[in-house]
Amino acid sequence: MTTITLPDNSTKQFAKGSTGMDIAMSISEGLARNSMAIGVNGKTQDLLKPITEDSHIKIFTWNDLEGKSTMWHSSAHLMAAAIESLYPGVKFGIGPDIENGFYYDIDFLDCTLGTDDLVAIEKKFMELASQKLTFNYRLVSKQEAIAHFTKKNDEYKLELINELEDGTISFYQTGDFVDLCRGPHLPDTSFIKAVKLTAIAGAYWRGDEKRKQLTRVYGITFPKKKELDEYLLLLEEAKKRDHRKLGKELELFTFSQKVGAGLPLWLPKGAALRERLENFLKKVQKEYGYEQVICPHIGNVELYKTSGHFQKYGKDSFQPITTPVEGEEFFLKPMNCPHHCEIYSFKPRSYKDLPIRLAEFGTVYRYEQSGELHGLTRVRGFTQDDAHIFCRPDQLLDEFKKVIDIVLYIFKTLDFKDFITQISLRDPKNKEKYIGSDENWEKSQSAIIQAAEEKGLKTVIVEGEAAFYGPKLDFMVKDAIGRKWQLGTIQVDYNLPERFELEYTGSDNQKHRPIMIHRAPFGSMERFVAVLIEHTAGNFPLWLTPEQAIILPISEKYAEYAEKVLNLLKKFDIRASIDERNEKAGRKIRDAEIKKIPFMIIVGEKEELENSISVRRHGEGDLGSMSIEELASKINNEISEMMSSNNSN
RNA sequence: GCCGAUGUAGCUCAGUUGGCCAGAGCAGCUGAUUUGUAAUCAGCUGGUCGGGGGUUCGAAUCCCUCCAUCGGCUCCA
Repeated sequence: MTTITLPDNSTKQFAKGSTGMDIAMSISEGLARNSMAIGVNGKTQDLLKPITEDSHIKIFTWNDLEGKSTMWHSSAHLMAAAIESLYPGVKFGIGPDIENGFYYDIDFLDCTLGTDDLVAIEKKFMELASQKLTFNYRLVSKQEAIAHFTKKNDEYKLELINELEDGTISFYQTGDFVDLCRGPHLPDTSFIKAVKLTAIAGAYWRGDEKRKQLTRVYGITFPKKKELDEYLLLLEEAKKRDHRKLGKELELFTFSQKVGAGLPLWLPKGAALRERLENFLKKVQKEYGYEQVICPHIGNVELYKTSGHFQKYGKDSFQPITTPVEGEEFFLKPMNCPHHCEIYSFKPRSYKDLPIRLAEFGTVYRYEQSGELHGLTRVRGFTQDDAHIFCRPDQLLDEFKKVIDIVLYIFKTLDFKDFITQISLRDPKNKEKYIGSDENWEKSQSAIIQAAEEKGLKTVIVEGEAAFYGPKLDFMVKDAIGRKWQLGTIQVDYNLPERFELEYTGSDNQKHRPIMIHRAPFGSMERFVAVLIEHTAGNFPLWLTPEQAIILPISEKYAEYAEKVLNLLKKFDIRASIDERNEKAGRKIRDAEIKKIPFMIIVGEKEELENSISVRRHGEGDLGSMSIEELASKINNEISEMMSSNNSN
């Protein structure tokens, strides 16, 4: 017998070799019907695998992440089976489950797969699913595995097998389809009741641009047809928050083919909103001892040779501008740090001067690959809310933590609750991709880890994501459809000070080298505004929104009173306008609601007589009658509440 | 840059297997109406059908090419 401990810590006895399915069955038949996998001592495995020793278990259904991933991983196999039967001879790469569904990378040889072909694959997929096929597990020797895929002429699987240890290699068979896989899988395919193949994309084998590009087919499956419909509806809803759509509708920004791809044009309302964000940050930075500087948009090629950026990115940048007579070369400024280094070194610095914090809303230009451009989140010309802190080694940790405070304060003020903090280190297996000594890398990496720890951040550490000159602490936020974007970033850099030979005189009267912190709490104005639009669905916080109130006169007879209301609101620093159109109130309200204007002020005969206003709030409805002063203090109180959300941690 | 898809008026979309001067709604303009919490009525304007080239008696529709956009891959100082 084996003792099985359930999640509630109750225990049950089972015959040795009982399966997860047996356990589920003993709890209830309904549970057994919905069980997809089982966690045994923390490891997810097949429900049908015998359990031979005393274990803690948890049964996974569709409601668990593990259940979903088992379902989706199994779906990847089933899709491969469907594709193999429709396209005999194709070769398979990898086919994992992902956050929302699964994909399989497939070499279709000479055949190209188009969107229309997906329907036929879906049909075949459901046909196979309804056959209640099982996923048969089999441990195979390395030799047998190699023989199988050699016969199939599948070099991708062979490459994977070569990296595996003999004795750990297993096959799963679903119908006629045999795949190299470590599982786990569903008991059978009848769990899958709905499928949608969502996209076709090219994906390089093993993520390597130099290797062959396979065809990646994305899909998602559900245990109920209704859930698929709900998922598709949710995607539709998310599209309504797309910053590209809202940016145009709310007249914040636009793009022009004539100006060029990836070069945003900020419209008056967008520019004003951005300016409010910049002023907000400037004010915070002033409190933290930053000083603003301003640099030109181009820099001599020598500047970037000194910084090392030329060697790293020169070929993949906008190519240099040359002077007609002297033939000097200038690059469009792709980053602000080299300029700021030169500002640092314009005069001798003392240890007493440090830290020096130089800030600039610096517009930079980077040649991003055409396929990478994406609304305001990935552009070729953008403005970083950049600053560089030059400090002594004994100040590093404290300075770094202060920057974390700024980022957290900004995220809090703008109600970004759901963010990820990532520590990006260099790839220890690929050190030649980075500049600088091992010693300096060790020092800066541990400084970041320590600062994040002391600030109590829950970080994920990712190797290989560092900048080429130093490690980073990044703040990532998701967009409407769940893509992660890096916003705030803080980086420790020992390299640039060395390359620019930056110095300060210590108390010992000796020359010392400062450490540099690069930081941008928003990341870039463009990306930040993009993510802000998607988070708020265009319903910006009151202090940021382009128009805080709109006055809607019932008819032209009340135009004069509307004007009076407007002037009074302006005295209270409230951004408002009058809808002077010859339209009915209902129409004006509708249009104001669509424009997402927070307050609608209706004025007619009654209001003029009483010297009052009728107020309606966007998305809420009628708030009734009040005085102009009441509304003004309501708005201004709400704003100061938002801004004062404690800046002292 | 690579794979797949899309591109018709300011916006959202029709446009049968190539066939009369390319359509609708909204927006805009003009007029009527003077209006009370999500669309008043009528008339009018507006498109070298993404650009260029080709096939054809004839192209928004078929082919080539370039550009832009969308979903991914790679990249992201």
